[in-house]
Amino acid sequence: MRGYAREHDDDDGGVGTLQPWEALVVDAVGNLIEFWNFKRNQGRVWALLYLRGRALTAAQIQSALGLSKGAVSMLVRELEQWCVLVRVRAPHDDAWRFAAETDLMKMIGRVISERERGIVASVREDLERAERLAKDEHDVPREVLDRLRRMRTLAVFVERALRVFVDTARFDAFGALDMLRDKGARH
Amino acid sequence: MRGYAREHDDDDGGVGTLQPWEALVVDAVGNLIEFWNFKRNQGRVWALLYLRGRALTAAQIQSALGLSKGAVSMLVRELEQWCVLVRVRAPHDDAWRFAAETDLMKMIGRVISERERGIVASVREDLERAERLAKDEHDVPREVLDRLRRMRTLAVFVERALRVFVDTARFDAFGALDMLRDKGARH
DNA sequence: GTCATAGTTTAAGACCATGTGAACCGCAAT
DNA sequence: ATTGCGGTTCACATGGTCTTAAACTATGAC
Repeated sequence: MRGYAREHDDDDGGVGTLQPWEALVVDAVGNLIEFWNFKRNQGRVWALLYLRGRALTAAQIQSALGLSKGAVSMLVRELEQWCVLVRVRAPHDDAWRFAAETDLMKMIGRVISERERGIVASVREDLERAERLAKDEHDVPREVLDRLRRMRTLAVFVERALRVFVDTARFDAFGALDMLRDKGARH
Repeated sequence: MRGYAREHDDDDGGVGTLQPWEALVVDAVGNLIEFWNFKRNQGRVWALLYLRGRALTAAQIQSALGLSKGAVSMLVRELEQWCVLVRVRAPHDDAWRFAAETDLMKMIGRVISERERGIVASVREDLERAERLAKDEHDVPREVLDRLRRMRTLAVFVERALRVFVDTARFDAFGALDMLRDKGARH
Protein backbone atom coordinates (compact mmCIF):
# COMPACT_ATOMS: atom_id res chain seq x y z
CA MET A 1 0.00 0.00 0.00
CA ARG A 2 1.42 3.30 -1.05
CA GLY A 3 2.00 5.24 2.10
CA TYR A 4 1.87 8.91 2.76
CA ALA A 5 5.46 9.43 3.90
CA ARG A 6 8.37 8.07 1.90
CA GLU A 7 11.64 6.84 3.32
CA HIS A 8 13.76 9.81 2.34
CA ASP A 9 10.94 12.24 2.26
CA ASP A 10 13.22 15.24 2.13
CA ASP A 11 13.47 15.39 -1.60
CA ASP A 12 10.02 14.54 -2.78
CA GLY A 13 7.25 16.47 -1.25
CA GLY A 14 4.44 15.14 -3.30
CA VAL A 15 5.17 13.33 -6.50
CA GLY A 16 2.04 12.27 -8.30
CA THR A 17 -1.23 13.08 -6.66
CA LEU A 18 -2.42 13.78 -3.16
CA GLN A 19 -3.88 11.30 -0.75
CA PRO A 20 -7.66 11.54 -0.62
CA TRP A 21 -7.65 13.10 2.82
CA GLU A 22 -5.07 15.63 1.73
CA ALA A 23 -7.14 16.53 -1.28
CA LEU A 24 -10.08 17.08 1.03
CA VAL A 25 -8.19 19.53 3.17
CA VAL A 26 -6.62 21.35 0.28
CA ASP A 27 -9.91 21.74 -1.55
CA ALA A 28 -11.78 22.77 1.56
CA VAL A 29 -9.39 25.62 2.12
CA GLY A 30 -9.49 26.43 -1.57
CA ASN A 31 -13.24 26.71 -1.53
CA LEU A 32 -13.20 28.85 1.56
CA ILE A 33 -10.61 31.24 0.27
CA GLU A 34 -12.39 31.62 -3.01
CA PHE A 35 -15.18 33.33 -1.15
CA TRP A 36 -12.86 35.95 0.12
CA ASN A 37 -12.16 36.93 -3.44
CA PHE A 38 -8.93 35.10 -3.84
CA LYS A 39 -8.20 32.37 -6.29
CA ARG A 40 -9.19 28.92 -5.28
CA ASN A 41 -5.72 27.65 -6.13
CA GLN A 42 -4.10 30.20 -3.89
CA GLY A 43 -5.95 28.62 -1.03
CA ARG A 44 -4.98 25.15 -2.18
CA VAL A 45 -1.31 26.07 -2.34
CA TRP A 46 -1.33 27.55 1.13
CA ALA A 47 -3.17 24.57 2.56
CA LEU A 48 -0.73 22.14 1.01
CA LEU A 49 2.24 23.97 2.42
CA TYR A 50 0.67 24.32 5.82
CA LEU A 51 -0.24 20.67 5.93
CA ARG A 52 3.20 19.51 4.90
CA GLY A 53 4.74 21.81 7.45
CA ARG A 54 7.89 22.41 5.46
CA ALA A 55 9.03 24.31 2.42
CA LEU A 56 8.25 22.74 -0.94
CA THR A 57 9.64 23.52 -4.37
CA ALA A 58 7.50 24.85 -7.15
CA ALA A 59 7.77 21.52 -8.91
CA GLN A 60 6.46 19.70 -5.86
CA ILE A 61 3.54 22.05 -5.54
CA GLN A 62 2.87 21.68 -9.23
CA SER A 63 2.69 17.93 -9.22
CA ALA A 64 0.87 17.67 -5.90
CA LEU A 65 -1.91 19.97 -7.00
CA GLY A 66 -1.82 19.17 -10.70
CA LEU A 67 -1.12 22.69 -11.88
CA SER A 68 0.97 24.05 -14.70
CA LYS A 69 4.41 25.50 -14.18
CA GLY A 70 3.19 28.95 -15.07
CA ALA A 71 0.27 28.80 -12.71
CA VAL A 72 2.48 27.87 -9.78
CA SER A 73 4.81 30.71 -10.58
CA MET A 74 1.94 33.20 -10.56
CA LEU A 75 0.27 31.77 -7.49
CA VAL A 76 3.33 31.78 -5.29
CA ARG A 77 4.21 35.29 -6.29
CA GLU A 78 0.75 36.53 -5.44
CA LEU A 79 0.69 34.68 -2.15
CA GLU A 80 4.07 36.10 -1.32
CA GLN A 81 2.74 39.61 -1.83
CA TRP A 82 -0.04 38.90 0.61
CA CYS A 83 2.45 37.55 3.14
CA VAL A 84 0.76 34.18 2.97
CA LEU A 85 3.91 32.27 2.25
CA VAL A 86 7.64 32.91 2.30
CA ARG A 87 10.16 32.09 -0.37
CA VAL A 88 13.38 30.63 0.96
CA ARG A 89 16.54 29.37 -0.64
CA ALA A 90 18.85 27.10 1.33
CA PRO A 91 22.62 27.73 0.95
CA HIS A 92 23.46 25.42 -1.92
CA ASP A 93 20.00 24.68 -3.12
CA ASP A 94 19.36 25.48 -6.75
CA ALA A 95 15.62 25.91 -6.34
CA TRP A 96 13.40 28.19 -4.33
CA ARG A 97 11.26 26.62 -1.69
CA PHE A 98 7.99 27.93 -0.35
CA ALA A 99 6.68 27.69 3.17
CA ALA A 100 3.28 28.61 4.59
CA GLU A 101 2.93 31.59 6.86
CA THR A 102 1.05 30.48 9.97
CA ASP A 103 0.38 33.81 11.59
CA LEU A 104 -3.23 34.39 10.61
CA MET A 105 -3.32 37.88 12.03
CA LYS A 106 -0.45 38.89 9.85
CA MET A 107 -2.26 37.64 6.77
CA ILE A 108 -5.65 39.05 7.63
CA GLY A 109 -4.13 42.31 8.72
CA ARG A 110 -2.42 42.70 5.41
CA VAL A 111 -5.52 41.91 3.41
CA ILE A 112 -7.56 44.38 5.38
CA SER A 113 -5.07 47.16 5.25
CA GLU A 114 -4.25 46.80 1.57
CA ARG A 115 -7.53 45.79 0.08
CA GLU A 116 -10.56 46.34 2.27
CA ARG A 117 -9.41 49.63 3.61
CA GLY A 118 -8.72 50.92 0.14
CA ILE A 119 -12.17 50.03 -1.02
CA VAL A 120 -13.94 51.56 1.92
CA ALA A 121 -11.83 54.68 1.62
CA SER A 122 -12.67 55.12 -2.02
CA VAL A 123 -16.35 54.68 -1.30
CA ARG A 124 -16.12 57.29 1.40
CA GLU A 125 -14.40 59.67 -0.98
CA ASP A 126 -17.08 59.18 -3.61
CA LEU A 127 -19.78 59.80 -1.05
CA GLU A 128 -18.05 62.97 0.06
CA ARG A 129 -17.82 64.22 -3.47
CA ALA A 130 -21.45 63.35 -4.07
CA GLU A 131 -22.43 65.20 -0.93
CA ARG A 132 -20.63 68.33 -2.04
CA LEU A 133 -22.22 68.17 -5.47
CA ALA A 134 -25.67 67.60 -4.04
CA LYS A 135 -25.35 70.54 -1.70
CA ASP A 136 -24.63 72.79 -4.65
CA GLU A 137 -27.93 71.90 -6.21
CA HIS A 138 -30.70 74.06 -4.89
CA ASP A 139 -33.47 71.54 -5.13
CA VAL A 140 -32.30 68.45 -3.33
CA PRO A 141 -34.67 67.69 -0.47
CA ARG A 142 -33.32 67.85 3.03
CA GLU A 143 -34.07 64.22 3.78
CA VAL A 144 -32.10 63.11 0.79
CA LEU A 145 -29.10 65.11 1.89
CA ASP A 146 -29.59 63.59 5.27
CA ARG A 147 -29.48 60.05 4.02
CA LEU A 148 -26.43 60.87 2.00
CA ARG A 149 -24.74 62.21 5.09
CA ARG A 150 -25.64 59.09 7.01
CA MET A 151 -24.08 56.86 4.40
CA ARG A 152 -20.92 58.88 4.47
CA THR A 153 -20.80 58.78 8.23
CA LEU A 154 -21.18 55.04 8.19
CA ALA A 155 -18.31 54.71 5.75
CA VAL A 156 -16.12 56.83 7.97
CA PHE A 157 -17.06 54.67 10.90
CA VAL A 158 -16.21 51.45 9.14
CA GLU A 159 -12.95 52.92 7.97
CA ARG A 160 -12.00 53.74 11.53
CA ALA A 161 -13.05 50.34 12.77
CA LEU A 162 -10.82 48.65 10.23
CA ARG A 163 -7.91 50.84 11.20
CA VAL A 164 -8.38 50.04 14.84
CA PHE A 165 -8.55 46.38 14.01
CA VAL A 166 -5.29 46.21 12.10
CA ASP A 167 -3.51 48.43 14.57
CA THR A 168 -4.50 46.59 17.70
CA ALA A 169 -5.07 43.06 16.56
CA ARG A 170 -1.37 42.44 16.24
CA PHE A 171 -1.09 42.43 20.04
CA ASP A 172 -3.48 39.61 20.06
CA ALA A 173 -6.86 40.43 21.32
CA PHE A 174 -7.84 37.64 18.96
CA GLY A 175 -6.16 34.69 20.60
CA ALA A 176 -8.00 32.09 18.64
CA LEU A 177 -6.61 33.31 15.38
CA ASP A 178 -3.15 32.34 16.50
CA MET A 179 -4.26 28.76 16.46
CA LEU A 180 -2.45 27.57 13.36
CA ARG A 181 0.96 28.32 14.73
CA ASP A 182 3.41 25.70 15.89
CA LYS A 183 4.15 27.03 19.32
CA GLY A 184 5.43 24.61 21.95
CA ALA A 185 6.67 21.10 21.15
CA ARG A 186 9.52 20.16 18.89
CA HIS A 187 12.50 22.21 17.80
CA MET B 1 -31.46 74.20 -15.42
CA ARG B 2 -32.87 70.72 -15.08
CA GLY B 3 -33.37 70.16 -11.40
CA TYR B 4 -33.30 67.05 -9.36
CA ALA B 5 -36.88 67.06 -8.17
CA ARG B 6 -39.75 67.52 -10.55
CA GLU B 7 -42.96 69.33 -9.73
CA HIS B 8 -45.15 66.30 -9.29
CA ASP B 9 -42.37 63.95 -8.45
CA ASP B 10 -44.71 61.27 -7.19
CA ASP B 11 -45.11 59.50 -10.46
CA ASP B 12 -41.67 59.64 -11.97
CA GLY B 13 -38.92 58.40 -9.82
CA GLY B 14 -36.13 58.75 -12.31
CA VAL B 15 -36.92 59.12 -15.97
CA GLY B 16 -33.84 59.24 -18.09
CA THR B 17 -30.55 59.17 -16.30
CA LEU B 18 -29.35 60.01 -12.82
CA GLN B 19 -27.87 63.27 -11.68
CA PRO B 20 -24.08 63.09 -11.56
CA TRP B 21 -24.00 63.09 -7.79
CA GLU B 22 -26.60 60.37 -7.66
CA ALA B 23 -24.58 58.27 -10.06
CA LEU B 24 -21.59 58.71 -7.81
CA VAL B 25 -23.43 57.38 -4.81
CA VAL B 26 -25.05 54.54 -6.64
CA ASP B 27 -21.81 53.41 -8.21
CA ALA B 28 -19.85 53.75 -5.01
CA VAL B 29 -22.23 51.41 -3.27
CA GLY B 30 -22.20 49.13 -6.28
CA ASN B 31 -18.43 48.89 -6.21
CA LEU B 32 -18.41 48.22 -2.52
CA ILE B 33 -21.02 45.54 -2.61
CA GLU B 34 -19.33 43.81 -5.48
CA PHE B 35 -16.50 42.96 -3.16
CA TRP B 36 -18.78 41.14 -0.87
CA ASN B 37 -19.56 38.77 -3.69
CA PHE B 38 -22.78 40.33 -4.75
CA LYS B 39 -23.55 41.79 -8.09
CA ARG B 40 -22.57 45.35 -8.63
CA ASN B 41 -26.05 46.15 -9.84
CA GLN B 42 -27.62 44.76 -6.72
CA GLY B 43 -25.70 47.37 -4.80
CA ARG B 44 -26.72 50.05 -7.25
CA VAL B 45 -30.39 49.18 -6.93
CA TRP B 46 -30.28 49.27 -3.17
CA ALA B 47 -28.42 52.56 -3.15
CA LEU B 48 -30.91 54.15 -5.51
CA LEU B 49 -33.83 53.07 -3.40
CA TYR B 50 -32.19 54.17 -0.20
CA LEU B 51 -31.30 57.52 -1.64
CA ARG B 52 -34.78 58.18 -2.96
CA GLY B 53 -36.22 57.13 0.35
CA ARG B 54 -39.40 55.78 -1.13
CA ALA B 55 -40.61 52.79 -3.08
CA LEU B 56 -39.95 52.82 -6.81
CA THR B 57 -41.41 50.70 -9.56
CA ALA B 58 -39.32 48.31 -11.59
CA ALA B 59 -39.65 50.61 -14.58
CA GLN B 60 -38.27 53.53 -12.61
CA ILE B 61 -35.32 51.50 -11.42
CA GLN B 62 -34.75 50.31 -14.94
CA SER B 63 -34.58 53.73 -16.49
CA ALA B 64 -32.70 55.35 -13.64
CA LEU B 65 -29.93 52.79 -13.73
CA GLY B 66 -30.11 51.96 -17.40
CA LEU B 67 -30.85 48.28 -16.98
CA SER B 68 -32.99 45.90 -18.93
CA LYS B 69 -36.39 44.79 -17.78
CA GLY B 70 -35.18 41.26 -17.17
CA ALA B 71 -32.19 42.38 -15.17
CA VAL B 72 -34.34 44.45 -12.85
CA SER B 73 -36.65 41.53 -12.35
CA MET B 74 -33.76 39.26 -11.38
CA LEU B 75 -32.05 41.83 -9.22
CA VAL B 76 -35.04 42.74 -7.13
CA ARG B 77 -35.92 39.13 -6.59
CA GLU B 78 -32.43 38.36 -5.36
CA LEU B 79 -32.31 41.41 -3.15
CA GLU B 80 -35.66 40.48 -1.73
CA GLN B 81 -34.32 37.09 -0.75
CA TRP B 82 -31.49 38.73 1.10
CA CYS B 83 -33.92 41.03 2.90
CA VAL B 84 -32.27 43.99 1.31
CA LEU B 85 -35.45 45.45 -0.04
CA VAL B 86 -39.15 44.90 0.35
CA ARG B 87 -41.74 44.56 -2.34
CA VAL B 88 -44.92 46.44 -1.67
CA ARG B 89 -48.13 46.95 -3.57
CA ALA B 90 -50.31 49.88 -2.69
CA PRO B 91 -54.11 49.29 -2.60
CA HIS B 92 -55.03 50.13 -6.15
CA ASP B 93 -51.63 50.28 -7.68
CA ASP B 94 -51.12 48.00 -10.63
CA ALA B 95 -47.38 47.75 -10.22
CA TRP B 96 -45.10 46.49 -7.50
CA ARG B 97 -42.91 48.99 -5.80
CA PHE B 98 -39.60 48.33 -4.13
CA ALA B 99 -38.21 50.01 -1.05
CA ALA B 100 -34.80 49.75 0.54
CA GLU B 101 -34.37 48.00 3.83
CA THR B 102 -32.43 50.28 6.13
CA ASP B 103 -31.69 47.95 8.98
CA LEU B 104 -28.11 46.99 8.21
CA MET B 105 -27.97 44.39 10.96
CA LYS B 106 -30.88 42.58 9.45
CA MET B 107 -29.16 42.43 6.10
CA ILE B 108 -25.74 41.49 7.38
CA GLY B 109 -27.21 38.99 9.77
CA ARG B 110 -29.01 37.26 6.98
CA VAL B 111 -25.98 37.13 4.73
CA ILE B 112 -23.86 35.71 7.49
CA SER B 113 -26.34 33.15 8.59
CA GLU B 114 -27.26 31.94 5.13
CA ARG B 115 -24.03 32.20 3.27
CA GLU B 116 -20.95 32.63 5.40
CA ARG B 117 -22.04 30.18 8.01
CA GLY B 118 -22.80 27.57 5.40
CA ILE B 119 -19.39 27.88 3.88
CA VAL B 120 -17.54 27.69 7.15
CA ALA B 121 -19.64 24.74 8.21
CA SER B 122 -18.90 22.82 5.05
CA VAL B 123 -15.21 23.49 5.43
CA ARG B 124 -15.36 22.22 8.98
CA GLU B 125 -17.12 19.10 7.84
CA ASP B 126 -14.51 18.43 5.18
CA LEU B 127 -11.75 18.91 7.69
CA GLU B 128 -13.43 16.50 10.06
CA ARG B 129 -13.73 13.90 7.37
CA ALA B 130 -10.13 14.41 6.38
CA GLU B 131 -9.07 14.03 9.97
CA ARG B 132 -10.88 10.73 10.31
CA LEU B 133 -9.37 9.44 7.08
CA ALA B 134 -5.90 10.55 8.07
CA LYS B 135 -6.14 8.84 11.42
CA ASP B 136 -6.93 5.57 9.69
CA GLU B 137 -3.68 5.72 7.80
CA HIS B 138 -0.85 4.27 9.85
CA ASP B 139 1.89 6.46 8.47
CA VAL B 140 0.75 10.03 8.88
CA PRO B 141 3.22 11.89 11.11
CA ARG B 142 1.94 13.21 14.40
CA GLU B 143 2.70 16.83 13.54
CA VAL B 144 0.64 16.62 10.43
CA LEU B 145 -2.32 15.25 12.33
CA ASP B 146 -1.75 18.05 14.75
CA ARG B 147 -1.92 20.75 12.16
CA LEU B 148 -5.01 19.18 10.72
CA ARG B 149 -6.61 19.24 14.13
CA ARG B 150 -5.68 22.87 14.57
CA MET B 151 -7.31 23.83 11.31
CA ARG B 152 -10.47 22.03 12.29
CA THR B 153 -10.49 23.69 15.68
CA LEU B 154 -10.13 27.08 14.08
CA ALA B 155 -13.06 26.36 11.80
CA VAL B 156 -15.17 25.39 14.78
CA PHE B 157 -14.18 28.57 16.52
CA VAL B 158 -15.08 30.76 13.60
CA GLU B 159 -18.36 28.96 13.23
CA ARG B 160 -19.22 29.70 16.84
CA ALA B 161 -18.17 33.30 16.52
CA LEU B 162 -20.47 33.80 13.56
CA ARG B 163 -23.33 32.22 15.43
CA VAL B 164 -22.78 34.45 18.41
CA PHE B 165 -22.65 37.44 16.13
CA VAL B 166 -25.94 36.83 14.39
CA ASP B 167 -27.68 35.84 17.60
CA THR B 168 -26.62 38.81 19.65
CA ALA B 169 -26.08 41.56 17.15
CA ARG B 170 -29.79 42.06 16.71
CA PHE B 171 -29.97 43.64 20.16
CA ASP B 172 -27.60 46.21 18.95
CA ALA B 173 -24.20 45.99 20.38
CA PHE B 174 -23.30 47.52 17.04
CA GLY B 175 -24.97 50.87 17.34
CA ALA B 176 -23.16 52.42 14.43
CA LEU B 177 -24.64 49.95 12.01
CA ASP B 178 -28.06 51.32 12.74
CA MET B 179 -26.99 54.55 11.19
CA LEU B 180 -28.88 54.33 7.93
CA ARG B 181 -32.22 54.24 9.58
CA ASP B 182 -34.69 57.15 9.62
CA LYS B 183 -35.32 57.39 13.30
CA GLY B 184 -36.50 60.66 14.79
CA ALA B 185 -37.80 63.59 12.73
CA ARG B 186 -40.70 63.62 10.35
CA HIS B 187 -43.63 61.24 10.12
C1' DG C 1 -62.82 38.14 -26.97
C1' DT C 2 -58.53 41.92 -27.92
C1' DC C 3 -55.30 44.95 -26.24
C1' DA C 4 -52.08 46.87 -22.95
C1' DT C 5 -49.33 46.72 -19.01
C1' DA C 6 -46.34 44.40 -15.41
C1' DG C 7 -43.39 40.89 -14.58
C1' DT C 8 -40.77 36.34 -15.32
C1' DT C 9 -38.03 33.15 -17.71
C1' DT C 10 -34.80 31.67 -21.10
C1' DA C 11 -31.27 31.25 -24.69
C1' DA C 12 -27.62 33.65 -26.61
C1' DG C 13 -23.95 36.58 -26.34
C1' DA C 14 -20.52 39.73 -23.95
C1' DC C 15 -17.30 39.91 -20.72
C1' DC C 16 -13.85 38.76 -17.29
C1' DA C 17 -10.95 35.86 -14.53
C1' DT C 18 -8.03 32.01 -14.50
C1' DG C 19 -5.07 28.37 -16.23
C1' DT C 20 -2.29 26.43 -20.01
C1' DG C 21 1.55 25.72 -22.98
C1' DA C 22 5.17 27.47 -25.18
C1' DA C 23 8.64 30.75 -25.66
C1' DC C 24 11.88 32.91 -23.14
C1' DC C 25 15.57 34.36 -19.58
C1' DG C 26 19.58 33.41 -16.56
C1' DC C 27 22.67 30.60 -14.69
C1' DA C 28 25.56 26.78 -13.77
C1' DA C 29 27.85 22.61 -15.34
C1' DT C 30 30.09 20.26 -18.85
C1' DA D 1 29.20 27.17 -26.82
C1' DT D 2 25.67 23.99 -25.52
C1' DT D 3 22.78 21.72 -22.64
C1' DG D 4 19.75 21.38 -18.66
C1' DC D 5 17.09 23.28 -15.12
C1' DG D 6 14.42 26.60 -12.42
C1' DG D 7 11.62 30.27 -13.11
C1' DT D 8 8.94 34.04 -15.53
C1' DT D 9 6.04 35.97 -19.02
C1' DC D 10 2.63 36.12 -22.53
C1' DA D 11 -0.98 34.99 -26.04
C1' DC D 12 -4.67 32.27 -26.20
C1' DA D 13 -8.31 28.98 -24.66
C1' DT D 14 -11.63 27.87 -21.43
C1' DG D 15 -15.21 28.43 -18.18
C1' DG D 16 -18.15 30.93 -15.45
C1' DT D 17 -20.96 35.06 -14.55
C1' DC D 18 -23.86 38.84 -15.92
C1' DT D 19 -26.89 41.16 -19.14
C1' DT D 20 -29.79 41.47 -22.73
C1' DA D 21 -33.56 40.66 -25.96
C1' DA D 22 -37.29 38.28 -26.82
C1' DA D 23 -40.71 34.98 -25.83
C1' DC D 24 -43.92 34.06 -22.55
C1' DT D 25 -47.46 34.45 -18.47
C1' DA D 26 -50.75 36.89 -15.94
C1' DT D 27 -54.05 40.35 -15.16
C1' DG D 28 -57.08 44.00 -15.80
C1' DA D 29 -59.67 47.35 -19.09
C1' DC D 30 -62.49 47.74 -22.68
